[in-house]
Amino acid sequence: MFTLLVRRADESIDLTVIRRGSDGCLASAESRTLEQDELGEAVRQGERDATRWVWDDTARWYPRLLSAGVFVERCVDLRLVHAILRASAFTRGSAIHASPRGPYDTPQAPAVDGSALFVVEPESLPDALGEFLAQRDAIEASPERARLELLATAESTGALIAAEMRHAGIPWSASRHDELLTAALGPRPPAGERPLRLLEALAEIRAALGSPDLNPDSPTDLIRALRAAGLQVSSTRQWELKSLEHPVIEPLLRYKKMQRLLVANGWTWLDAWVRDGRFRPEYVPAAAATGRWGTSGGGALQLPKAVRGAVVADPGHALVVADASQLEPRILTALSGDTAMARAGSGDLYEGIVATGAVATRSEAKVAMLGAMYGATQGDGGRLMPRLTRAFPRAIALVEDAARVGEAGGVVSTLLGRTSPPPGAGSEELPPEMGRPDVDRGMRAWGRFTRNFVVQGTAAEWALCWMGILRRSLAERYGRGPDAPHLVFFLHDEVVVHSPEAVAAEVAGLVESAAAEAGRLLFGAAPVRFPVTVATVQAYSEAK
DNA sequence: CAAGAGGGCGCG
DNA sequence: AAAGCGCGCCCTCTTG
Repeated sequence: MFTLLVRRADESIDLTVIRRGSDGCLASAESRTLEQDELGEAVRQGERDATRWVWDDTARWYPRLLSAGVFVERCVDLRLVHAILRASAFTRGSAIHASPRGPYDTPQAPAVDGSALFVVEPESLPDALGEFLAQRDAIEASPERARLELLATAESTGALIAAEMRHAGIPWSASRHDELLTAALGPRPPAGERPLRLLEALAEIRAALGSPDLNPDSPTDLIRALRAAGLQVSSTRQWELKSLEHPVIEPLLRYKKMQRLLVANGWTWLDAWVRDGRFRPEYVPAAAATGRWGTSGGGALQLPKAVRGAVVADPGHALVVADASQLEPRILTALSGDTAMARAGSGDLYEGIVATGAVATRSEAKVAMLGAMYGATQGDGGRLMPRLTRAFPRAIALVEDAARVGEAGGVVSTLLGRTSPPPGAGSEELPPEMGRPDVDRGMRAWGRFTRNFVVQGTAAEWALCWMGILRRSLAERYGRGPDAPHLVFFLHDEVVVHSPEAVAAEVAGLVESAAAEAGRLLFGAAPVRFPVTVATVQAYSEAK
């Protein structure tokens, strides 16, 4: 059932098969030692027996296996599961619950380039067998065992997917990217110089402000120059500048937009991050406390719409781009069992809310829903909340309860048992005396965090299940070959599959049915739909 | 010279 | 339009 892999200091590998004994407890059944170059074949062999591999950190093991052409179907990522179980309200009473920080409470190992020669893999984290058995104890003794099992599996499968997506890479056309940049900024300038369009905007800004040496990248200098020109600004943010009437505003906003594109996703970015037609960001599962993933390198979480035209399928291939429509409100609907909101979500959720008469327009419905999930207190979001509460009392009560728990210093949990950190666990201690305005403000902010945690965190669980199911159905139907359709990008509620054109339509269907199956897996027969918008395109920019 | 804070902005 | 959540990464400016 489980096979533990442990790397020793001399780079040899202990492989330990773990079985359930006659007493029902798990224990190591047999053990052998491998040399580094025997690992691939051993894993290949184990895959034929549906092994679930247990290792300390997927990022330390899987990239090199992938480079050797070895796929892994199932694993347990001890580090990721440890973090869940240690914090989870569902494991109270277990040895792991609230245990002191230890070696498994470390960040994911930085991903090594699997193809690199002479990589010395570090020794595994200590006592992996003991850690694994403690995790099994915590899960099996939990009153919410089924949910924790699902979460642990989904989280570990996510780690496999993260490594596989980095291995595959996002198909990226450097020439198309260069064309986009040239159209927006002017031709690529020599190193250290600004592109033409940026120089033009800069000259206009300096002329309009009568400040020939101004550096608009310095907020301090810019704000001083704007004030000298008679503009009463408190910041240099776009939204504040937009409301002003002055000749400098148009070129300044134009400059800011171009400068952002240049420094964040310009030619330097292209040189640094795109190799052989692929962009390979490092994905970091559970980088956020809510379980959402982060990325490291290249800003893959923030790929601007402006460069998505450079994400182009290989010849004979297509990109199947899918995003879950209105995911977080639908998650809230299912979590709370709010039947009125479920009815409103039979089609477009926001239109459905308008149809109940709670608000007048679709955009009001959207602002009100976001306000409810984020804890808006002012503006349109805050103003519309009471109407939403009247129309959907159960859904709103769920987030209000989560907020009150957070404000009182408590913890909240997602559907599957990921639990919020206690306040102050991260960086600074909260000041001791209650009643101080800054303390109250801090606790209200923490309440907004826990309010959002249950929704965002459960949505992240749904997304993990969606991807895991999709990965399995793709592998079952098309195998793992180099030309089989495969995931290349994931962004909270959106996936991209790179697929041969001939099967792209079929892949789109699998993406949709995986979403429906994820909904059933988490919420059973609850009458909540999880529709996805799927587009089969040549370039990412053509979707949506 | 490096690290960190703060402003700003891209994404969901 | 921000506001109210979650990120990563750029720039400038201050501090050690």
